[in-house]
Amino acid sequence: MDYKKYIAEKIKVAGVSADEIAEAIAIPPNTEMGDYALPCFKFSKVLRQSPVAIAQNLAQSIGTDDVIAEVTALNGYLNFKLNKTGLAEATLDRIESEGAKYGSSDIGSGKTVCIDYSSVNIAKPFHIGHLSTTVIGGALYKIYNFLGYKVVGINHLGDYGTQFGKLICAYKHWGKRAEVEKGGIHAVNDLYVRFNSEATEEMEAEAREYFRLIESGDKEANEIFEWFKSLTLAYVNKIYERLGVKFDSYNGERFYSDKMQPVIDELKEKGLLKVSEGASIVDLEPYSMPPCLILRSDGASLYATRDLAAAYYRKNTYDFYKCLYVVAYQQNLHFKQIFKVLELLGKDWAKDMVHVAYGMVSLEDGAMSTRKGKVVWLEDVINKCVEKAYKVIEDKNPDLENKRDIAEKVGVGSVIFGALYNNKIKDIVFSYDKVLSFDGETGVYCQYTCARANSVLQKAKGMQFKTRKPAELLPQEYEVVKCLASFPETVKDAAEKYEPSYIARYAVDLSQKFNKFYFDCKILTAEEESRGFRVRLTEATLQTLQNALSLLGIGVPDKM
RNA sequence: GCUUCCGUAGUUAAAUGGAUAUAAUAAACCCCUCCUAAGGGUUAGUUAUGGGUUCGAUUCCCGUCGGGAGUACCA
Repeated sequence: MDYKKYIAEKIKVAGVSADEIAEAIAIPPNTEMGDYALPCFKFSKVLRQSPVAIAQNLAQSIGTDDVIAEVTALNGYLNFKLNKTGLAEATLDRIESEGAKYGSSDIGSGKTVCIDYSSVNIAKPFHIGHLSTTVIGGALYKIYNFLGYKVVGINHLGDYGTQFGKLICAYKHWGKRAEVEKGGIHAVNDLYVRFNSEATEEMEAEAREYFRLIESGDKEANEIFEWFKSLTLAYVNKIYERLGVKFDSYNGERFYSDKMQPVIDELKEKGLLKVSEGASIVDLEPYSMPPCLILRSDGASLYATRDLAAAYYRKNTYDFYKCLYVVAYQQNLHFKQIFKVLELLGKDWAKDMVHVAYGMVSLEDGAMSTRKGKVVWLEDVINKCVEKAYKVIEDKNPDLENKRDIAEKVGVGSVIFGALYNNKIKDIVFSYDKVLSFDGETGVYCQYTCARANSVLQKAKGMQFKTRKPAELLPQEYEVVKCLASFPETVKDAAEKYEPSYIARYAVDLSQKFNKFYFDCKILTAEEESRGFRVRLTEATLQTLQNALSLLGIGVPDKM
């Protein structure tokens, strides 16, 4: 039920529509004031009355009913209190009947959303800089899916460019098949790092030739390349599995290397392509942007060219409602240019392209650099977190079964949660102290709350309750109820703003409210009248928390 | 230079233009005969700065200062 709309329908202000009123309805800073509030300042000009008087008049004219228990005027605000037990019953009923689907919706049915995320570079291991795109994209995938959209997850592989010529060159000079097979992706990366520090002029030339050979379909060069590619995918797929993310397409840059001509032709046809300093560009001066480079002076394509081809392909193949690019804000200009070029080409779907930008990750002593070998590998971070979780379990709960599985859930969950808790645009300075912290606003805190709720429910099994209906609600109980009721709205907001952090914040918020309730109100040892309801409230909290965390790719252990 | 993002307790962060700016963390102290102490409680602000719009600005606009990113043949 949409309470804002319900309230708006009851309020009559001359010359203001119910929709506008619903839009203006806000949530007061604390529950004692009310559950919803209408600020009346806006109406004072139209009605020629003071906001205080308007609120007072409206308060008297609006009657209470089953839903609205009380209407009061305060300082120019019209405050509404809902019928608490009514809200509690409706919310719990809904969670009980919808279960794992609570919070989902069908608003997206019939619409497809493409999400371009993670986008690994072939032959490079995953470092913590890749964590954000992977988990933000993975969460958006689940969130849109939950809202009924068909989602296409695209791993736009970085599998094109002269660095692959360099890699093959380095392998031919220094590499040994057995060593690479043993050392896997890290051995390949070592070759790349070595090339960047030791390559001679001749080797650079050789590398360019190898890249050309890959392009022209040379058998040996392609075999080595495909081998490196399969090593990379095998490596990252293990990480993807642990993080709970998946993809429907691995079409990367190479896939588009033969699909660019139509875009180039169309740019020419529409008179958008200009030759400048020997290169073919689209002039974006009128939009105060540097030109978008389409072809180099030697005729070769560029990043932008392939991205335009990819956009065409995705529109034709998936007919998307939206196409998201989960890529760091460093590429703001690139995407602004691409989207503008599509607009200039007359594609009305250019407006459906969204760059979901996020902040950079750096180390305490500065930026990371793969070429210099100054990196923190994601796999190491995950492993250390899982190890720490295991030690904590050994310490606190040594008799637990499946300690390894639980440590995996806790450790991995902690890494994901840490990456998703803040607004995505914020820069992050990586520190092990922070990721390994399991106190406060963390994924562990939410998981612990679930385990606690679960423990209560285990003990409640088989108990008989006089009633499961809510009676007069205590403030702590009501806070939990309100929070539970707001989950579906939170999921929609997260999708609309492309902000998984809204879900993470929600999970902490609900956990805090539940813990307060848990601490202040006894559940199993309460009086008979409230025991049944409190158990239901605990069930509903556990269910909702699980739903929220699973949207982030975080598993919930029964015990920990 | 130009474009763009950011600046909130010691630290890290929250807040569709609304009421008394919300948390966590660090430090100190209190709470396990009662559902897991990975928990709960007590102790912190001139929202960088100067203007503007507004009944009302952390939020929107302009300037200043400080920081990040990008800025033609890499991706």
